Amino acid sequence: ENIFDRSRMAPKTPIKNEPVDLSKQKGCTPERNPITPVKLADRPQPDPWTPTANLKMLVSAASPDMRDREKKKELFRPIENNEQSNTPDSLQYDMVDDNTVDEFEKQRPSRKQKSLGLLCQKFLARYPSYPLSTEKTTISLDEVASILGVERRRIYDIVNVLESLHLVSHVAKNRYCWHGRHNLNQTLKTLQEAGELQYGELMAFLQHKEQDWEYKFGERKKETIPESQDRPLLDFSEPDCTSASASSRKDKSLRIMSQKFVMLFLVSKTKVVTLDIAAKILIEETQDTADHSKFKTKVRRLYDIANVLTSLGLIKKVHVTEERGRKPAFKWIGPVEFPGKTDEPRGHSPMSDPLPRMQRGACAPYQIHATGKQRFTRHASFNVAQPCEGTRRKVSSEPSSPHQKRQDEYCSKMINLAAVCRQKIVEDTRTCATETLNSGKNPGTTPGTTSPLSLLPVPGDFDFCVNTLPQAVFPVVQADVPSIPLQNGVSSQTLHPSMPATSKTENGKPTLLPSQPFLCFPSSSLFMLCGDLQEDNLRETLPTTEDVGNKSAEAPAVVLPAACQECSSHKCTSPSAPAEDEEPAAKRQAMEQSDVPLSLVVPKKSFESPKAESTPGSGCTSAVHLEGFHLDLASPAAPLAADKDSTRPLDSQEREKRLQNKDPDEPSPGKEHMYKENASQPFLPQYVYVQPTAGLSSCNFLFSAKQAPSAVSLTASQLPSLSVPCVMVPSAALASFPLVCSATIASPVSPVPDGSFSAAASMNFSMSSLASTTPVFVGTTAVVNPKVPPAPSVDHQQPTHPTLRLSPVLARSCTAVKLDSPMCMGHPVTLLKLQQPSSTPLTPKSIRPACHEAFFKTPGSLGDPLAWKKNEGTQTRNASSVQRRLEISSTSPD
DNA sequence: CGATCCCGCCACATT
DNA sequence: AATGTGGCGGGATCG
Repeated sequence: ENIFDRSRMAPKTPIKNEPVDLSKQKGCTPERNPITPVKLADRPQPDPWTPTANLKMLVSAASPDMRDREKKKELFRPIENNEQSNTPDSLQYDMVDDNTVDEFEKQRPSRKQKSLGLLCQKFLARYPSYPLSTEKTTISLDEVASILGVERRRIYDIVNVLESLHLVSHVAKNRYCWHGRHNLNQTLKTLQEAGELQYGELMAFLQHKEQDWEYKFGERKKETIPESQDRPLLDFSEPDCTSASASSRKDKSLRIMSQKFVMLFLVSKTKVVTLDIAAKILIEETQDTADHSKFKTKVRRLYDIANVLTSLGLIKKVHVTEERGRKPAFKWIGPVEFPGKTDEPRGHSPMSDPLPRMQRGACAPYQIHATGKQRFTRHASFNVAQPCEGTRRKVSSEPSSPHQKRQDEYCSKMINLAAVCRQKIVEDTRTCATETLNSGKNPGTTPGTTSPLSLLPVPGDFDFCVNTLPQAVFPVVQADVPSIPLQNGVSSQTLHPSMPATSKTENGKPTLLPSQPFLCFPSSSLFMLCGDLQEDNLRETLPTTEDVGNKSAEAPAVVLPAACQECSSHKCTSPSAPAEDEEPAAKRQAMEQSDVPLSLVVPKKSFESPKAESTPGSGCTSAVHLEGFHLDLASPAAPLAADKDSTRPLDSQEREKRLQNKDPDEPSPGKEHMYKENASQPFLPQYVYVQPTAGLSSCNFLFSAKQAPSAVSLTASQLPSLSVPCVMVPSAALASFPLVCSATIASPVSPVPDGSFSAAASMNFSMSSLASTTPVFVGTTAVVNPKVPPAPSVDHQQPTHPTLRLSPVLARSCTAVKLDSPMCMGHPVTLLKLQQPSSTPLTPKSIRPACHEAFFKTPGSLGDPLAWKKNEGTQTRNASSVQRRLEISSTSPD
């Protein structure tokens, strides 16, 4: 049509037209003149004539597209339009033609007029930036679309971005709730924190990996733009999904991308992010994929996002001149410092809050408290990893020099990787099972990714994760996977964030990455009681012993980010106040421990809590599941373990087998490993770590020495071999752990160590921190505990689901994801992630560390019988993390 | 010619 | 099945 018109026009003259003409002529725009549309008839008016046009007309009558357009023009570009049109057009003589033409033009405003940015401005103009809290404005997509004269699709683009920043929230079909910018700072802050965490980890990770990576984008590297690139990656996972189910679908990549994009800015020192860098980071796929096409697509999306952000006044377009030339980039012009949490009153506990809040997106303006629904829905929030300061490194803050640039590039790469990984992880989380499998194939694919789940922050994990998960989780895949780190990593990551970067995966060894401080633990079973220690120990040990066992969960918890031991200590330990104190001690211990190579390898068998194991189907892993998480993950864990182990694949395999078999009996050797520190006493953190072997997986735990005694004894019994000072705790113990913090522990776990645990727990963590979030868990955990102990045997039967367990504490931090992977086993698997609240200052961190995942294959593993199963099962899947938690807690009691 | 990015097909999700 | 959502990328337009 257009052409058509044009052609006409052209001949006639290029007149562009005046408004007047337009109006007149345009039939379209009836408003002005009603003139009839003669012209229309005559003219080829596009709109009118076309069927669509007619519709439009009609529509426009109500809410006219045409009008809108015109309005837009006028509104937005009144000036321009006028100028343009007038000037040039005016020249023309041909009135008529002009008219026609004009109309066209009007009708067809230039692209700019139709730009998303403009549209967004219009959109924003309709709502107050800071609406009264009292008034809740709801936005009807249809209505807005018609008013603005655009297709609804466009509105989605805008709203999705706004939603990512919590300016609006999706409340119902076609309805969004306008929150305005009240929460913006909070959101940004959260994103910043999340970004840092991620970034940090990533960085570490990436660095590590860099080599591996080839940059696909090689050229792009340059992106290096100033620092911006670096950072972040974030994961974000936002959640928001309003609907509980929300998470479903791919996750909206646009939302996630938007958050990530924002994170990049917030993380970046320069506040300038080039498009390519951002695109790279956002490309899930990793570099590998890097298809050009993908990259292109991402860039397109970024433009969409950038347009909206620009309209919000958060960024502006700039060009970065690099060596090579100028690259398009965006500069953050929004707020940079976020003083405390914003102001908002919210009282949530710091720990989890941030994310949640965001996610919640309640209608209420700031507050995000969500409405019930949303809360649930939200999945993971951002996971942030913790920020490790250490990690950050120089990355570059300033780009200018070439060196820097290089660094930047480097960073960017890393970032990308990290990002990729994360995404993968996320995805994994969701999809995990399947994905995993896939992952083998496609490393990066993550479509939308998103996992609602939390991520693990842990930096290093990737590798681990990768390996581990895949393997562990999905046996099938595993085989393939192992080799591929990234891919694996992705998946695995999802599971455990924590993993250290260590490369071990591939090797199978747990190696430590030089760069990374963290250790990876394969098995989920491990737990760290003490923050610090763990790391060191872990590293060393882990690899060895655990490999398997620890798995992600633990790792994360324990490990934390590679980069930061400190962090870890903070984080890890942090949870427990004591930890700090302990740290030193812990470290020592760790050292000591390290010596111990895994000391324990005990077969879990018996040890595993019978209960759990016993339960067949559930597999569950232990209590944990029950708890809250239910993480179906177990599998992941397992996989992880396995993978991780790359080193010990065997173990994993064994596990699996066992799982299947469930034999609790089997002592799988090795499965349990305890790390202990010698220290038993002091505070230290000794951990005992148990790895679950096959079914047992759930059982493993680490305990601190202190408490250990009792615990130990218990464990010991189970584990014969242990000589280690450490105590092993059954899953239950774990439960207690977390719980420990809270009181819960005590009771529940009774069997073993409760007391001990509790003691320990108390020692280690002060949990209070945990608390906020934790609380729930705790409860749960407690519940769990009981179960745990018992279930020693697993069933064969339900082999399927592996479950992870988290310590309660962890749980809180962690998110569990469940994977269903049909592929995998058919069992749903759940993964846990650890979140680290990085930001949260608090203790929580420590907690996080703690998390461990347990996975068990269903079969026998743990089984906790009942509860777990329940939880695990579907619920887990469905439920959002929050829900899960809730559920868990509820369930746990059982 | 590269940077932008509109447009809308189409898949997936939800109802 | 209808409808809501939103990924995605062709290809047009801008500069």
